Amino acid sequence: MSVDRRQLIVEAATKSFSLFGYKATTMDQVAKTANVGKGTIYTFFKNKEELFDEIISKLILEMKVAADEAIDENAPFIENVHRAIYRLLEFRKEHQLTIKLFQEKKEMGTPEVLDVVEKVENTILTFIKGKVQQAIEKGEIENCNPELTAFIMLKLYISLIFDWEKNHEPLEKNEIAELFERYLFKGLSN
Amino acid sequence: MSVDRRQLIVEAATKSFSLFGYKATTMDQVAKTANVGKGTIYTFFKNKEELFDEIISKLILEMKVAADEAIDENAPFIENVHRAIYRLLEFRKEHQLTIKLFQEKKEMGTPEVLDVVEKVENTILTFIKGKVQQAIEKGEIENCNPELTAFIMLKLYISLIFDWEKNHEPLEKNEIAELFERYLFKGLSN
DNA sequence: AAATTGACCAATTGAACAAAATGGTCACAT
DNA sequence: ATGTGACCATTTTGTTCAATTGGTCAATTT
Repeated sequence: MSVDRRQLIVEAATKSFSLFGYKATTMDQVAKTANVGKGTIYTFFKNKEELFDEIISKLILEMKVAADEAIDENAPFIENVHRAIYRLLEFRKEHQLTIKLFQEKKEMGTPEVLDVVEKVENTILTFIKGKVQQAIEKGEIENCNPELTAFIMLKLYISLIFDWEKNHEPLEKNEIAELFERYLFKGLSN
Repeated sequence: MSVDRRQLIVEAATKSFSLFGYKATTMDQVAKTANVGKGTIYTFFKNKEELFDEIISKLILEMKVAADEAIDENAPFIENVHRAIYRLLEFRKEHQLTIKLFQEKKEMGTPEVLDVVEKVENTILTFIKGKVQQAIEKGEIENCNPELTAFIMLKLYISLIFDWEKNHEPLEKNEIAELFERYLFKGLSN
């Protein structure tokens, strides 16, 4: 049997999306990179957006797996927050696509990208929310609104990654983790 | 002596900027609203941007005054955080311009507006930073990076105001204040 | 003389149209 | 049956030109 054309297409598209973003990636280009006729793409995917969605779905799955692997059910919540943050930051580095996506969202606002980023964020929110609920049940943290808490954690994370370095030196992994511990956990009060 | 034409111009411009934003406000319109020849505007202001800047500078001054008035030097830090947040939220309501500005920044990205919003944010950051430093010196809160702390507080504030209500019911003033207390101050840990 | 004005100008913007590029299809080739 | 690229409809991009707009200044008013 010949090479898996579907796989080739997905790989070519992933590479192109990661390099140029969604909008700047053309189906002709994907076909050429995959060494495949353009029509072939459409035997596997209804359209460009579905190809994109499949790639993102895989990315989300990988993220989930990575996060799950990072977490130790028996470790205290705060340690798992540390672990998850470290893993997520690594993940970002490994997957250029995540970076390109946020960039295209902010700079061009491509609708398909907005959709997809929202999907990613919602997945993360749901994930965190679950962990927060567990921690509450275990009595590890105060009773609080898990959805709001997840929202704040994600926003804090995004601010520290994307916004802080607009006017300052980027923060190190351990700095970010420490900030989470200091501000969200221990609190500032004396 | 006749009416203060400069004042008329500033008032007309403020009204128009608040209603239509920076870009959609024309100098002809400002002149007409102020019952003034267009040329007169240019005897007081070098150009449109300077007129804008003067209005924003005044807005920033008013904000500072409002914040200073809200704060009681003798009250504990956390209470002043509450007071400042309440005052800032009121201020936003009173000054349509602040809302219009953030909107135009996000939707159109007008460069002059980007500049000006950054200026406003930096002023707030500097203000908070000062208060945090005081609180540290007084031993009211843990020793922490005042700049980073101010940054986190502002980002949290903006997220709760602008982002949370994209997918949820807007938060009440007291809810926002409570969130600040719970997350930044007390911390989540048990 | 000093202050004010609006017709005027250069630069910018945006509407309208043409050209190029792109997503998606399908008759044909393998 | 599977794969393909020429082909088509639609969208995007480039271009032109008229209308708009920021800014000036000679004429006018105070």
